[in-house]
Amino acid sequence: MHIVLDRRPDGGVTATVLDAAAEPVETAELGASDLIEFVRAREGEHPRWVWSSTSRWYPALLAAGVRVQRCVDLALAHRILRASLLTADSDLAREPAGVWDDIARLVAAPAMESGAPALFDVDEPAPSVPLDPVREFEAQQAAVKGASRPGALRLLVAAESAGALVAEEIRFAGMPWRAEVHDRVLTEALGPRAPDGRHPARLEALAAQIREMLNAPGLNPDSQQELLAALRRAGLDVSSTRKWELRDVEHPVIAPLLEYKNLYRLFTANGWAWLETWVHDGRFRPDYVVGGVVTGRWATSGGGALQLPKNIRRAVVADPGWKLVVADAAQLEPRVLTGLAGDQAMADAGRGRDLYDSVVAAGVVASRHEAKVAMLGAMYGATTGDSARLKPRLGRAFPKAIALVDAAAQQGERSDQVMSRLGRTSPRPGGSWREVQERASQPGASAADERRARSQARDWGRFTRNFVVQASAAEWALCWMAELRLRLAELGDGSLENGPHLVFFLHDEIMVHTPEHLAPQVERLVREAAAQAGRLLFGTFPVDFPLQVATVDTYADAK
DNA sequence: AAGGGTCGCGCG
DNA sequence: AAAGCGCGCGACCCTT
Repeated sequence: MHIVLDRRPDGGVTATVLDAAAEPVETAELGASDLIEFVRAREGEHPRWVWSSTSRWYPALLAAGVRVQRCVDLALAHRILRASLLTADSDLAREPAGVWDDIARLVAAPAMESGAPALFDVDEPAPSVPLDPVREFEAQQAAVKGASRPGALRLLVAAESAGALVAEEIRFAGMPWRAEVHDRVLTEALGPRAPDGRHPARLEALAAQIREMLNAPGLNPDSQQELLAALRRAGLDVSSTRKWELRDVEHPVIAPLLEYKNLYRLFTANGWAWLETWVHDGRFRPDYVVGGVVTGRWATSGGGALQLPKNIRRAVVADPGWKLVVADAAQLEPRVLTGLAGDQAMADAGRGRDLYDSVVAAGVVASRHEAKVAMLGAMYGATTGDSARLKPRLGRAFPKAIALVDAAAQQGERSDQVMSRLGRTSPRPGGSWREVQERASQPGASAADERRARSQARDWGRFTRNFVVQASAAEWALCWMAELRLRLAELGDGSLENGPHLVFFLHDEIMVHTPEHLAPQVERLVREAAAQAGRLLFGTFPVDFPLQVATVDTYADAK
């Protein structure tokens, strides 16, 4: 059963109940204040709630203590189905751009500064263009039904929508964050906080030391230009101020300079200003953008939740009587590639052990490190260095897997689109890309034109090579979270306040905040959900997705 | 002063 | 050792 919710111009809501055949069987006209109770009452039947955008509808329900099991996020689904090669012949894909494309773009855009209500106004319908979510839902259903692999798209839409529920629940619950621990980390590293956002003592002392050693009294070490000039004036042969270039230079200024850069980064990116902006009432609330990356990975908008540096993870501490269960999927992308390619040899290598270790044990390369760089290089399209040199050995050991990514690269170079496991489709290259290719194919093209076109084609090939793996891995992670979310709700009383719930997600890693006594069961559910995600994507093909799972008090202890 | 481009670095 | 994929973000710096 589906229930489609539509906001009326008067602020009320029209709820349309669809039966299993997607025929409308009931309509309820709700006043603005009736929605919460309606959803609460009907959720017991576990319908799939169909709404324009989860970020538009769900926060108010969560605030009122109402969770839902399932939804269809029409905006997210619209974007997937409009772009997928699997639905390219559908009416949905062929219709001109409309209001649903606007909404899809808005929910993917960075959130406005606090207070700007853009996201929450998106489906206040302009009088001339009503949203008509029932019609949109029917168009989406028809597109999926007419596709060559409807099951894959159905799963993708369900997983993406479940992800949207998770993102809102994480924002609502927040990641437990102890401001005083964070402050202690900062003070230990930087010295006490200085007034007015000025640099703290430790940074100032290092800056003074750098100026003296470079004999550059007025130097601002935060300015790359000034710093590079000062380094060169002091006789250092460097072409940039990057730390990996500086690291190999012999000079007494290098050590204090690298420490300065490290502390400066901590101060500017995750210092006291960040703490005051993003942590309130003991919670950090990440601003996730579901499907914000072309590959379907999540992005963030503000707060930098996907870049939390290791050195401040000590501040993430479970509440008293609670624990954090932190899990990450080991070598997720190569294992997803294994499933995509149906590469039996690679599946065998990864079964029950570290994939890279068994590549070494099989005599393919000499060390775990080599196995890892070779694998990453194969998936990223390395052209130089150890990674490119070792790739042929991987190709002999795992021919099907390597052939799959090589084929994806060739398709991209031809400007063909590629697809994830479930049908998410890579974008077409932009207009300037095609112009460059066009110019190079003209009779009068110069050698430079041809070189540029070839190089650009290879760039796009590396993108599509990686797309098939990264996008499919993102789908695995969505399925993992979707399965886990439902299991966790059953374990507790269903509420976010009292029961185990997700508080963080990072591509191949999740964190659950749970009452301590439930932690062992949470660990078990995390593993079950991972196994189920593998089955959803790859059926009976025997590829393992082992996890590293840890029950800890602080995130810093998870690895 | 505001906006955009570039650099550098954090994460997977 | 530091390039080969995907990002966000803050600072500097230049243009308007």
